[in-house]
Amino acid sequence: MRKERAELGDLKFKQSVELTLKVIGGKWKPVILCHLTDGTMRFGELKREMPSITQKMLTQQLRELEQDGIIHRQIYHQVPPKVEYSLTEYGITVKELLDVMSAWGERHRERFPSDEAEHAPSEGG
Amino acid sequence: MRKERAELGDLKFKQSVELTLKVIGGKWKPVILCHLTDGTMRFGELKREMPSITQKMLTQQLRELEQDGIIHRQIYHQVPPKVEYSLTEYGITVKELLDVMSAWGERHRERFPSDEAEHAPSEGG
DNA sequence: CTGGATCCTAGAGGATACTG
DNA sequence: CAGTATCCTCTAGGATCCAG
Repeated sequence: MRKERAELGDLKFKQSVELTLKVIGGKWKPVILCHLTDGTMRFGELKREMPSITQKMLTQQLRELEQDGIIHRQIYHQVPPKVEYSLTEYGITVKELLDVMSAWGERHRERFPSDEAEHAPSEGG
Repeated sequence: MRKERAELGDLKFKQSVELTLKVIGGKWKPVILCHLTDGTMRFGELKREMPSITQKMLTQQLRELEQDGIIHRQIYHQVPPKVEYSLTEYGITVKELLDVMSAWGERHRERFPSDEAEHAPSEGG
């Protein structure tokens, strides 16, 4: 009983993969999510951890993640402003995803150590 | 013994995630890989399954996947030309990744059925 | 401190023509 | 059939300034 090129099932499969990449993919979202898996963080904190991101991008990506229900935005109406970001209960489910991705990436690095060279010179925390 | 914001471990973690996205991310690679998990496919076959991709992109993406050791390119020197693509033994490890991504994407679609609307009108096999 | 608005660049991705 | 080459578009991402 091998699967016989189920067209429909396959279509849904790949569409789901694409959807996932659309939601948590891109240049910054995965990094942001990695940081938020550690717990709640303020805007400035995130910015500090990612020196090479611009405020615009950070804000933009956070908004999108918020709209997708991945993260929660807690605003403190005070001066100076204070905004905290954290994973929602639903957002926590991405941890599993990040774990698998990270694990695969590490294995890949073992095979192609050169690949990390062109990638390493980014932010270092 | 909770993890205490291990900077270095965290750095490697997020870099691995980024690396993964660099290797199998993008607009087309995941889709291509989804198809190849079904087995060997010819260039034209892939093209047919992905009507909205251009030859250029398909060729380009396949080359990159080949260079990353994910897929194998079998050339038959004949007329007309015949080239077959398949996952390498190493490439098969992405199945696990795709599975997790697909599963997450499906769950996400349940939460945000609207998200599929802006994504559905692509190729339909 | 957080982040909106504006303008700009680079590169991913696309259309088309041509070739062994 | 599979692929290269060229030129073009579009948008993700960036720099900078301004504001509550």
